[in-house]
Amino acid sequence: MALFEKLGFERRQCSECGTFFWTISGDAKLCPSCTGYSFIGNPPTKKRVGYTETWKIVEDFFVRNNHASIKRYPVVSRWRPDLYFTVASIIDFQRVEGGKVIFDFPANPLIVPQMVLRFNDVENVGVTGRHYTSFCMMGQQALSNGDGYWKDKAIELDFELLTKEMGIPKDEITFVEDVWLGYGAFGYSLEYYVRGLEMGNAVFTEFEGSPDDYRTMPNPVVDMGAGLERWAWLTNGFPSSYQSTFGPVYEEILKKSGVDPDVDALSRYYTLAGRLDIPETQDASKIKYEIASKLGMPDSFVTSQIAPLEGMFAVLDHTRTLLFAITDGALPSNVAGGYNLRVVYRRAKAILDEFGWKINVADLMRLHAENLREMYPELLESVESVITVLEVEERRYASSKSRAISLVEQLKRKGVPSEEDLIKLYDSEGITPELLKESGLEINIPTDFYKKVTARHMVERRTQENLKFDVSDIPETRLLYYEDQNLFDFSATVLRVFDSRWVALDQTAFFARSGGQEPDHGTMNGAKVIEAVKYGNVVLHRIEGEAPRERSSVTCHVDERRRSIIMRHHTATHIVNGAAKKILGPWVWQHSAFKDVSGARLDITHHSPLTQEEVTKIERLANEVVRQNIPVTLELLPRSEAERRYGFTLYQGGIVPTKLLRVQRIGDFDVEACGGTHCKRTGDIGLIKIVKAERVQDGIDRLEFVAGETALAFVEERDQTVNRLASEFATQPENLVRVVSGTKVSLDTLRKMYKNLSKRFGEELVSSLDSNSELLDGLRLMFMSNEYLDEQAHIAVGDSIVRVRPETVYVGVVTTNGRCRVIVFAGEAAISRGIMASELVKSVTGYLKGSGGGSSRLGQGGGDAPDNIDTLKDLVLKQLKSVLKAASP
RNA sequence: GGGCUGGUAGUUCAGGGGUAGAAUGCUCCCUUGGCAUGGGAGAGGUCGGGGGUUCGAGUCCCCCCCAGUCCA
Repeated sequence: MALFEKLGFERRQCSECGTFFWTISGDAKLCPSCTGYSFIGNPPTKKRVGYTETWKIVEDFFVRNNHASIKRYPVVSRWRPDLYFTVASIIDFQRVEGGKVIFDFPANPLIVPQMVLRFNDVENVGVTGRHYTSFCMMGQQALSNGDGYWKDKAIELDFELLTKEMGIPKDEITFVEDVWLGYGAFGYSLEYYVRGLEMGNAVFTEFEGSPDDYRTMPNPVVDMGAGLERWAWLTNGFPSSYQSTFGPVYEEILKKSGVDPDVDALSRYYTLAGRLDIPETQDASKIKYEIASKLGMPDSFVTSQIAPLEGMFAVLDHTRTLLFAITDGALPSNVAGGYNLRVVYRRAKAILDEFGWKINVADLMRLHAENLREMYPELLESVESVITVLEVEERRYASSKSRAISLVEQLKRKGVPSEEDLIKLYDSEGITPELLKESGLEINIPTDFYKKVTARHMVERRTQENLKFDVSDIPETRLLYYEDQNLFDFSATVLRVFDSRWVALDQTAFFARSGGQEPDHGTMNGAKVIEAVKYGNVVLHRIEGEAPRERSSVTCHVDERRRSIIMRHHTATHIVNGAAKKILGPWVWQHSAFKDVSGARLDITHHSPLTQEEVTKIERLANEVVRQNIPVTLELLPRSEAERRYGFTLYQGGIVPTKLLRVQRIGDFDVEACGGTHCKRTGDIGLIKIVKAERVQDGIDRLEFVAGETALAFVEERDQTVNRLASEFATQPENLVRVVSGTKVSLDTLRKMYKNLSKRFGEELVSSLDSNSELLDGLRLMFMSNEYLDEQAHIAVGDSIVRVRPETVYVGVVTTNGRCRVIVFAGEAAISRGIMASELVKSVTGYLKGSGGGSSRLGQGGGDAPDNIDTLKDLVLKQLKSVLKAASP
């Protein structure tokens, strides 16, 4: 490093951890991470610079030095299929192409104030003074080619920025050597520290692959990332970085909570707390007390000063994270990255509740947006939508909390839960052992409780299905459908045939499956083409029948009708997506989509299940757009240009792995990057009919719809169904609803009447018992088998008879479709004479090749229908007699 | 994306192959000058939907729907 030589930096090895570092400070023996903080209450700079101001200084400096200042990218990294959130500034400029990461810089060199989300350190937020779930990574990026620069220049710039612009003395800066490994690329790095605080990390990515097997990259990349929060912290020397980061928002929360911090004591505490790192240090609370006693503070200092401040800082951090994430289109949910947001929201709410602070999350959101208006003006526009989303989340939180409380109350009655119970309770109900303990249950929380829970979820990840054929030596297929959408007949040369049914051509007009659009069908030399898929840039056609020979020429025909139907569904998908966003809110994004001949479906991100009215409104707006007959235009734009012009809402359909984007525009209504085929004007669609709306998972609603002729066919079929139904009910379609609901009501009424009548019938029967039954040694047998009583009726009748006349044995038989059911009631007196209803049923149904059971009072069973009902009655009589005989002395 | 838990009266829940229950709320009657209360009677259920096993399914099995929850 030329700079080091020029300024007389020396390379030393840390006497504690062995790390190599560079310094011009004469006596330094320890590397900065082994020395601890020494700037709190005593910053190394003369000037004190606020959060936004610090960024202005950094930005001005780099712009003066020929860097382009780029607007931040969304924190939801839609352009990266392997990440939910943007975790570093360099992610902005990485694109995945053909399974490997490539760099795509909108300018060179550049600087970007990139908000970055990281949830692996949630536990440390508020505790260490420097951890965040979201922070601003100031990214200095350059390609080492003509416009950009490499190591020496990068470090020179950073050094100049720190010393001249920020006013940090030269001997306060220490560089630490390291190696940085990332997504398929790596290189050396220099981290720079000031008084124990890591200010930034400059990574020099120059090798592709892994350290065992690598190549030197043609254009190495300088990737310097520096935490804005730390820079502002350093110059102010506050106890923690949160004071400078949140500024007025912090002041406000302080005022409302009534907490009055002792700045001097806090400064001394946080100087040591910087080394707290919860995943690494097992019992954090113990260490906090140790720090306090080292400082000569009582334990109460931790509970009365530290705990509320830690909580406050976490609330500030978590709410700001939610503001950025939801602004950029993420929603709290129980899946994927959304779950991180739910956790963070609930943590913040729990902290506010714990300390009983009357602080409104919505107010905090507005304060954050106001505080950041200069750097991120977009937050002020989105903040009210964010609040709407969080109101829904708040209701969810409240109901699941009260659910948990009532479950805990039930548990208390059941005694002490086992460890297995504890894990299950947390896993399936979200009830933490801490909550159980608080509510007074005597339980032992296993030390590795959360590890055991996680272990339960260790499942092998399904490996992605490997592509079956190797197409690496086949040249890219020329896509004729992009050159002329109306080309349906073409000739081509066969380049390769796999498995004698997958054909690669030099060019094709068959649309290959991509972006959720199903492929074209047609013919190739007369043989059917039933599939077209992309293997990277090579299209393979699946042939049914005889495959052509390699190197031969083929004539192909594309099924024009199929194409045009799918095309309508595709354009309709863009319209429905645009309509949903306008009707529901800006948080609506396409989650995924599918367009086939039979219909299309669109999954959108939304906080609640769709109501019927919402669906109707979306459908109406969509059809209005159809009627307006807006031209659908295609623009081919370089990626950076497209992103600059239309923003990231372009990426509705997910990542588009090309340098040149195909941007499909429906006037001002909808703009999306899309590789599909589209109608010329919206009017070509004719009609859009939403067929179904369902909630597919938390945060995702699915709309299924049909367009054009498919929509017409759907409406016709519906109409026919309604007509058939109407004639079934002997009415007109317009009266159908009234007639059916009337029928339903009378059915319910009849059911009740029948039940009541059966009961009354039983009571009435008692008066005519003598003529309907047979006496048998003091007992009375009532044998009922007729077409008017069903099983339920026999139960009601039998029950009331036996109640009034306890000497009665009631036998009811129902016969339907060659099967029969037998119901037997035995009265009190009959039971005491030894009659068992269940036994009686068993003997009768045994005769009928069936079986039965029940209690002494009620027996039920069944079997085949009897040929002769009197035989059955005789059987019952015989059985009764034998029981009575056996019971008599 | 995956795992787990739950869906029974308006509400909160019990019941885990044999007549669908409790508490609360609701209606009516009694107690009172009125209210609180107390006593009594009653209404209220396609046991989330569909298939299967069984003589018989709220209960067991499979599929689906809905909700919750945890993990990556």
